Amino acid sequence: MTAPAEYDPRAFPPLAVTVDIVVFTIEDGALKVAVIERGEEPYRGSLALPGGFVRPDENLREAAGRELTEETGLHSPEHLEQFGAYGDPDRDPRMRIVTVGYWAIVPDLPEPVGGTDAAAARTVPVADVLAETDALGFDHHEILSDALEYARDALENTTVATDFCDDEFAISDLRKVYEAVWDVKLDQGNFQNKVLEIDGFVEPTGNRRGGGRGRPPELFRAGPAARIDPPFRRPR
Amino acid sequence: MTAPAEYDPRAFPPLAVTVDIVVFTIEDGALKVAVIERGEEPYRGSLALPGGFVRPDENLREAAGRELTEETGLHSPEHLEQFGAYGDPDRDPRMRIVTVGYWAIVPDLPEPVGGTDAAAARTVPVADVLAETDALGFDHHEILSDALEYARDALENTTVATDFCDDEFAISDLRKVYEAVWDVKLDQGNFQNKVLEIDGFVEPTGNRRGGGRGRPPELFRAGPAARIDPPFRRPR
DNA sequence: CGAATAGTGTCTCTTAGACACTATGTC
DNA sequence: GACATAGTGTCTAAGAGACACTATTCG
Repeated sequence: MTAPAEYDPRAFPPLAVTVDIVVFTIEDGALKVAVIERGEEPYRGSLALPGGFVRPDENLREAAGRELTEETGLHSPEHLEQFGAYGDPDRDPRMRIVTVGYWAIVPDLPEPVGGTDAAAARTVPVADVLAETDALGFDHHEILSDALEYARDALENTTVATDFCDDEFAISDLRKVYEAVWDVKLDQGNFQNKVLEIDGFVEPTGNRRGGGRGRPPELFRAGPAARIDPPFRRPR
Repeated sequence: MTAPAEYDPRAFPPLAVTVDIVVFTIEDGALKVAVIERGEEPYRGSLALPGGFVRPDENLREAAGRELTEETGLHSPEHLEQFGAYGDPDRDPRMRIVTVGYWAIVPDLPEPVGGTDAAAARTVPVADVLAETDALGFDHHEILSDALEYARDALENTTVATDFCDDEFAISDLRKVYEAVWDVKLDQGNFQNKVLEIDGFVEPTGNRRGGGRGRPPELFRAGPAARIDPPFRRPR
């Protein structure tokens, strides 16, 4: 950026920068997002994405990880990726706030930790929240929508889907991740073939998982590959 | 975001939000970017991306369009797309500044307009700037690099390439856009077939362009389609 | 004419996806 | 046995890209 003629930020009204985090997880085969219930105005009683102010000594990503931990009790997940900035003048009725959106994946969300903001944290199905335009306060509907789009793209081009799974998982677990995030039904056989053909996507552990209803599946762990090339295209 | 225990932004040190704009254009078959020469510290004499403070009454995109006009004399282009936010605490030595990056495409960059900051604006080849890590001040090397990546993806999935061209253009003009942005050589025949097969990418004007060395090409204009599906994949 | 660029067609290889079939567990 | 899920294979259609060939201009 360039230096304006007069370089005095105090000439501008107070302005804050926050981060908002869209934490995705999968429960019962459905894609869910972590939200907090707002106890104060504005939007009291509404849901909102976890987030908060960026502190002077931390960068944006660090702020996102810290806020996430404070509000959901999670340790900062591996995948915490920025997807956009939002700065409409009136997006927060209290003051001018520019927020930077991050999205994250966790296999399981721990029980809320008492004594912190996290007490009010829970997960809700993404589909439900997006179906209703004002289920979320502020412009969080748009932010969630953008994050979902971003996550869907990520599943096409990267191996992040394994982050939704436990350390050891069956191919069908992975398929359910894709089905939940993309909101589609995938062919079981084709999916299996494709995943196994992609180099470094998953690695066999040699274990099987019993106790289920059908043939016990072989278990895999995440492989070293980060990107899927050619992309695993989402059906249109 | 949530409301912290004490909601007082003045508790935090001054913080500013700016926008930086990466304006791509193509000259002599090479991808170039608009930069300004810095006349003041820090980074005096270095190059930097155009940009500036977000004003209280405008949103981020508006700020980007305004700064672009002020510093390059361009009217705000059709494609002005956000690609990331940058907020490391020390990314600007003067104070804490969070900046939001936008990228834009223009067919031709007008001559700099005197009397404004634009007097110092010019274009430089992207390849040259990226080859040298400190040709740009601040973290603008990283920002430019991210913008380029973003633009490359955009060419795969959208029809923005037509925005680099004049109102009427030959298929080979469009091919040169892809070649410049992707830094590859594309097969002439295959490119032609492909573009014409994609519904709504280009529309015939009925005109031809004479005066060149070979067979005069038919001229087209941008079609109504915004996305290319399936994507036009970049060779790897 | 030859060089240069535009436009069209052909062939092959790869991939996506529909779908059939086999394997192995529970009830 | 029926049923459910896992794992493998086969076929077809579509797309990518190498490449040949024709068309049309200029010098």
